[in-house]
Amino acid sequence: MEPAEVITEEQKSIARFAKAMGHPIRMYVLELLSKQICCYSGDLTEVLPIAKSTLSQHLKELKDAGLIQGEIEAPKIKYCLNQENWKLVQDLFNGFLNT
Amino acid sequence: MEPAEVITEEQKSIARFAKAMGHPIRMYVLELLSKQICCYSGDLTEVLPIAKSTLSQHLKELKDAGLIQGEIEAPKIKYCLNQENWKLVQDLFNGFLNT
DNA sequence: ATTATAGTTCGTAGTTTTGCGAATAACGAA
DNA sequence: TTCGTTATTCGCAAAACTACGAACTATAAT
Repeated sequence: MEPAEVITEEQKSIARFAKAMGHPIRMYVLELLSKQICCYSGDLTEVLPIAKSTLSQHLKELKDAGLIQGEIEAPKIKYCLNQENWKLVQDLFNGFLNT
Repeated sequence: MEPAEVITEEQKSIARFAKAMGHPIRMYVLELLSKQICCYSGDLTEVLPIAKSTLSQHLKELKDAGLIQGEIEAPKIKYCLNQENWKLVQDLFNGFLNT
């Protein structure tokens, strides 16, 4: 018999998303993408005070969390919000915060 | 001359809150407190599959982030949401997610 | 085929997070 | 005062995070 799981999948899911948002650089990227359709990694490198390799890691984390997606437009990569999951994020956080 | 700061205080602030929400245990506590006025650490220990000392650390993180507050009711401690900051969190996340 | 451009991956280093049990502190009750 | 209850702090270990530069991959252009 399994022990009753007190923590819901929904809570795990929000925590996962929140964790990905839990860094200023990543928040910057997310907010930018929520206001314009897309951006290129190079645009970010020029403006953000971190090394390219570090930015790359942050973008990977956002991608792994399902918050953004990258599309190759050689030799650049175009990043956008992951629209599907973005809706989910909105719903989850709205439900959690505004009830 | 300072380099222009690209990351806003607001983004840092959201990231700080998000980071605190970025763990299933902490999400559980927050959601519980958003649905009932308060709870005691002991209630949580009974139900959550972690050691008391670990829970204590998670509660401390939530407190340090300004999300909850504890009030001594010897020998227990009563935890509630930090109402003031909770409003701020709602506003920040609503602004970020729903615009 | 070579070169230039754009990003990722690797190796490394230091810091932070997560978790536990033992020890400690604070307080009310007997 | 002594004991029981409740929760925090300490010391430790393992894992994850953050960051950098160097090396590498892939593609477009010359």
